[in-house]
Amino acid sequence: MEPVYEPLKHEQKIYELWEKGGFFTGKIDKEKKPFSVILPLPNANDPMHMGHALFTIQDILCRYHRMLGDSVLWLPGSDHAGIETQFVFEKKLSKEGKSRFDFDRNTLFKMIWDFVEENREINIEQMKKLGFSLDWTRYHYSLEPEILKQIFDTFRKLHKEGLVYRGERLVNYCTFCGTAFSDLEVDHVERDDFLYYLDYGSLQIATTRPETIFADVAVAVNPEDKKYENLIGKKAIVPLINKEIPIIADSAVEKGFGTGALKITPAHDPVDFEIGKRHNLPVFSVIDLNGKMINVPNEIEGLYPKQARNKTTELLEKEGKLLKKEPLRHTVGICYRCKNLIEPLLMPQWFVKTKPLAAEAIEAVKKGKTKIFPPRFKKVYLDWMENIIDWNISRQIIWGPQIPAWYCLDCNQEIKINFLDKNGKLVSGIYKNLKENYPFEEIKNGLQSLTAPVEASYVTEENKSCPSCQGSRLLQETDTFDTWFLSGQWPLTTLGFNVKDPEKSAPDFKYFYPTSVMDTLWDILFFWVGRMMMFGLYLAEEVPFKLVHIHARVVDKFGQKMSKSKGNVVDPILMTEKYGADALRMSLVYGIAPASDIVVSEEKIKAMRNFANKVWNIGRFIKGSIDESGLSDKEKIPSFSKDMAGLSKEDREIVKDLEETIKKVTDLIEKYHFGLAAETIYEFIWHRFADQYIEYSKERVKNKDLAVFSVLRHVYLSSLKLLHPFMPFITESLWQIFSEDKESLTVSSWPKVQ
RNA sequence: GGCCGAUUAGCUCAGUUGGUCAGAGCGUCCGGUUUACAUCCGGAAGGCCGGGGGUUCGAGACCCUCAUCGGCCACCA
Repeated sequence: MEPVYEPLKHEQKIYELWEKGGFFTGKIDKEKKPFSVILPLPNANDPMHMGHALFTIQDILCRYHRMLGDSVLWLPGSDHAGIETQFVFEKKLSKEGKSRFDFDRNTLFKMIWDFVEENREINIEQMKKLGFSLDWTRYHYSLEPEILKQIFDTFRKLHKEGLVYRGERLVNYCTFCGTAFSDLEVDHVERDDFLYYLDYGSLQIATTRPETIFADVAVAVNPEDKKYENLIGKKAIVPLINKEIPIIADSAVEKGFGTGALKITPAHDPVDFEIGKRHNLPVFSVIDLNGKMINVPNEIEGLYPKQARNKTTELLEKEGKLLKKEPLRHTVGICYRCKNLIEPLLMPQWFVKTKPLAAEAIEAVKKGKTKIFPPRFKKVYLDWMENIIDWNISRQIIWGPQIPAWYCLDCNQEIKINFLDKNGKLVSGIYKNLKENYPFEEIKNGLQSLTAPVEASYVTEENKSCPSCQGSRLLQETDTFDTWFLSGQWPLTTLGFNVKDPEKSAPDFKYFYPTSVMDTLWDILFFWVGRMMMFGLYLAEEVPFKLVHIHARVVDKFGQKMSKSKGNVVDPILMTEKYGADALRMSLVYGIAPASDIVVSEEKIKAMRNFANKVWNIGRFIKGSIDESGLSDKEKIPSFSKDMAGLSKEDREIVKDLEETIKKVTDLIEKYHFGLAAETIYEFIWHRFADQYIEYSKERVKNKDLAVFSVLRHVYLSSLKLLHPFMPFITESLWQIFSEDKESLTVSSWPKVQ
């Protein structure tokens, strides 16, 4: 044994040993208790970061349960990660001076596919480096045909049961990403803007968005507002275009704010949209999907809203309609991905009715069928579920499964189409205007995107001909599913659930579902955990997991979340190469309170590396002593038992302390206090066993005292077992040297108190 | 506006149900090396556990309140 433990010399070999032994392959064994965990699927194009390294917690649980004798399955996979991946890919394209609009959707899809394939393998290798005991034989990728088939069936089931519908709504649209988002994907930031007071004839209004006055359809005041009592039902005049609009009363208007009169612009503001609906007001848009002004005075037409604002206020000022302008700090929605302003725009989208799904997800948690740890997150979960709104599942991106809906062009001639013609030139227009000049095949082959009117008819199965007109010119919806629509069904699809006929689900599903633990970061509690709960209960009538374990978030030394854009990412793989995977893993759990932030510091990783070395050297001492004594023949060193002859007071004490440690660590793991569990083992091995007992034992080792060798070996092997879930590589390396049972520490039994 | 965290040694943080809980790592200081480990061993300095009030025989730990920092949710034009 070398005097200093060198992780790089051992880790790869050890992982190969595990893989060769098939120890991580989940087995359906009716005699055993299943313990299953689904890995939160990393993005296929994402290099590993500290968040992935935190899968250590799941590995601890899996290894612990494997040693308890449960039938463990930890199922890995990776996600195509729709918008994330397309965003990264588009950045790459733009570096090459290209954009997505240079390609038809099929070509673009293939390009991204290849791009992702290059990175997918890397991810897998990295997780092996961290020692994760994942069942690679059950690895899944989110775009596998079988996974897609199931989610399409889910869509059809939802559709058939009236839980999915198309609706024309004000949606969160990012004109830079070119897609709508669900409300969860909108970030809110505080910004300094101005509140403009404008003359609307009979009254004055205050607005932060003067460029949208052209889309005004009313002015609303609070019904209780004495100031405006007499004006309700009268008219106001939109300046610049001198449009007459009604003055209405709505309690959503706050009396004290601005002038107390609110211009109603249903097409570009969510509150206004709701008010408009209540009063049956028309909806009129002045910003298009490219984020440019339309249906406005010539000077403003074609400008971006920001430019349009300046121009509009300039014109207003000239006409004396801009009364004053005061600074205002307010919150605005920005795209979580590109950080540009979100435009609420009116457009048809696909929605899932979430209320009925959420009702079951609420009840399941309330009844404790799924528990949430730490418990305080239960309230967060319930608050969200109880206030859930319909879920926009359509995205105007191409990287993802297309929604299985087909429109007949002959029945829906108003469909808007963007495509590349046979010369590669981008053509946009309404089908009825295009059909004279372009054959259907040309449109279909060069198709980039289509937008069907909200009332357009469609079918959800791919037919050769239209069921109503028998025509054969059908185009599939170009919107793709929100990534979470797919990953929300991950525990079902990866285990082989059959949506159409649950009875025909795979044996894996029947044995391993519901899974035992879902360990994840709180920031995807709604995105993912919530959706998995809804889908699991809706499709399989059973919760997807019995426990949601919310783990900590890794932050830098300033307490900031690590992200590529901030440039503060600490590379776990680099740390692994420098100090070993065990050291990194231990540093991520040691002394960490449940769900509190983890500050990663190289110092701490180094300290854990030192601990690994201590564990190694204890082994080196014991092995050296045994070899030197000439007792290496195991016949001569009796295996330990409490009533063996020659035990000293110190022997009995260390064994008693070992047993207390076993009890305590087991208890702490059961309660998910991994931080304390790690500390307890560390403390025992280093400061109790090494510093005290081993120092004491040296005298007796010299005298070749058989009992002391038994105790040393017994305490050491038990310690390796306790430490194994946390530091699997080094403990396995040592186990291979010391244990008579050479199979693997991975499948040895968790120590028990006699 | 609603909700949730955090505030403990110079730094970063533990302290699970109230009673050797005033701790760890790093840093600092003193001492130690003829072979398990200097990625080590022994020892030391350093905190009235954010302020105030309360419950209790007893409180970092429970309750109230205030302050500061951070986060989440929410339609303030």
